[in-house]
Amino acid sequence: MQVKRRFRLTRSSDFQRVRRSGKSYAHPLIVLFVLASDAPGVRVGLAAGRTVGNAVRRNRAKHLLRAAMQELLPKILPGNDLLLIARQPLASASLTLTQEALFTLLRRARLISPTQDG
RNA sequence: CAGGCUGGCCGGGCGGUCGCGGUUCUGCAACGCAGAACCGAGGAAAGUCCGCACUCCAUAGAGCACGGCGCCGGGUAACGCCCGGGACGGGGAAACCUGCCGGAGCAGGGCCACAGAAACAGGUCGCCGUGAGUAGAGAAUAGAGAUUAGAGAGUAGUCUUUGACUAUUCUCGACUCUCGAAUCUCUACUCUCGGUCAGAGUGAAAAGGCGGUGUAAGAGACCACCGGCGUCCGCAGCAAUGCGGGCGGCCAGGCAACCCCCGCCGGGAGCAAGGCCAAGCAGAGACAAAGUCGCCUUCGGGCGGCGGGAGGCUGCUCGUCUCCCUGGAGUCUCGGGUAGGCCGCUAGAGCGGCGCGGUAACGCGCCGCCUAGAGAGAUGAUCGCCCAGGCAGAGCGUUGGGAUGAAGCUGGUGUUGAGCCGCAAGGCGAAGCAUCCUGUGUAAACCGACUCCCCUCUGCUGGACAGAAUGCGGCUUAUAGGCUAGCCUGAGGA
RNA sequence: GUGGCUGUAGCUCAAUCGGCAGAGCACUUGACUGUGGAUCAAGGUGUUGCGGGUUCAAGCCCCGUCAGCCACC
Repeated sequence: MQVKRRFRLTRSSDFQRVRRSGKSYAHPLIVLFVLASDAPGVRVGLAAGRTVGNAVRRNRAKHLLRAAMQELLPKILPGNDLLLIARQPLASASLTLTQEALFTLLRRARLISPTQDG
């Protein structure tokens, strides 16, 4: 895991809450849900459905998302719950492509400042 | 060297950087963080098709039902798995691969479309026999008729006049001919009763084949040979079975991956099993019965036997267990609450060596090793170098030609054909190519072919299928590429 | 982890006890019409998901496999 456990969403109810009440932002590779929370930090949940592929492809999609979040996590505004859903082409994408996609999504969600781009 | 078959094995490596899960240790104002060390997916982890372990249900019991399996022997904890062997098929030139195998000879039911007389033994045609009828033919007879030889009688005539002859009439009439009943024989047809399956162009399949004897016609009815079946004996083998011999009777179609019968195996559920802790909620409805006896008693009651009732043991019966028999308890149904933590949870039918036994699967002994345990679910990302391999090319090399004259050059021939002409068919035709031919030419002569294999080098490329979730043994499926052992076929060389 | 269903023509579905794989829509051609539609006539629909086996014969029976779907704890 590129993201420590304390920064993760683990409860099924949390997933449903973010998925149901949060705002969504879509990209061909990723779908992002955001919901403000009372927690001090940023919590991230990852999901890869059966449409992504077999177990290896699903794991790869999650690995890519975690690795991409690794650099961007400190720059995200705290007090938000994030849910990242992998789409089918993500399993065959590269890390740089995933990072670009995730960055544009976070910028559109105004969770990150464009000037903070490193 | 090429193609193929079978078995076994591997299925990238090293380093840097950023990260993840676990264990241990250390530190900390210390129950959660930080740091360090170590460990951290597979041959299929997959599909979930079998078999076990383990846990709960009763300590896992009996019978039926239901399901599975089915040549023989062995292996194993067990198996539908594996090894070895056998019978009968299928594929291949071979190495070899592959299917199937209890019972349809007496336990029984069912099915076998179409075609065919018939799909299993009955009926049909046909063949044959008995009897009856009809028709025809034949034989012989009774009988009838005709006629002749002949016999008798009458009449007339003549004469040779007790008679003869001629004519004629009547009666009888052998033989012959014709007709011919009953009877017998034969033939044909019809019917009755019976024998029979040799034959009946079908069909996937029709009561063993062939030859003979035999018979009214036929038939394993009988005989010889062959085939198959059963059984006995001998030999080989643990056995399935094989080989050889004797005997028996030819009653025996196929399908049990149709029901079924026989034998063997299987109790049910599954780690979300199951145990503990914490938290939380709301109850409602339905329901059976029968007591009695004994012992003890602190006189409230308790224990036990018999009897009754409810329920569990995943379909039924037995058996067994729990509870109850008037308590506000039990059982059942519906509803409500909780999806948190710990254990189970990884030392095992374990892995690696060596030795021994066994054809093998496998077993035994000794030594060594510790090897993932997550829980929205950890082993990844990226960079560099290397490596197996693939593709392309070159060198060396291999091979062929060469004082019977290489290369080069000139010409020929062949080939190819830019382009041009023509409506088209077609024609002309530059440059090029050629291990060809002619001439020229000459020696440290040189030239051509091939990169399949081996050696060296360069460039490009390059790693599949796929992720543990209680564990294990199998099966099946996916899988780039490679290593290795043995074998088969073909070609070449020595 | 467990249990079950489905796969047949381009699409939606049939096929009795194993015996010549069929219906509707769609498609093609022709007729009718000035043209099209409608109508009428004719026509082809096919590896029964795949691979084996049993049987004289398999969509159906048996085994294996692949894909899709559903349900339960």
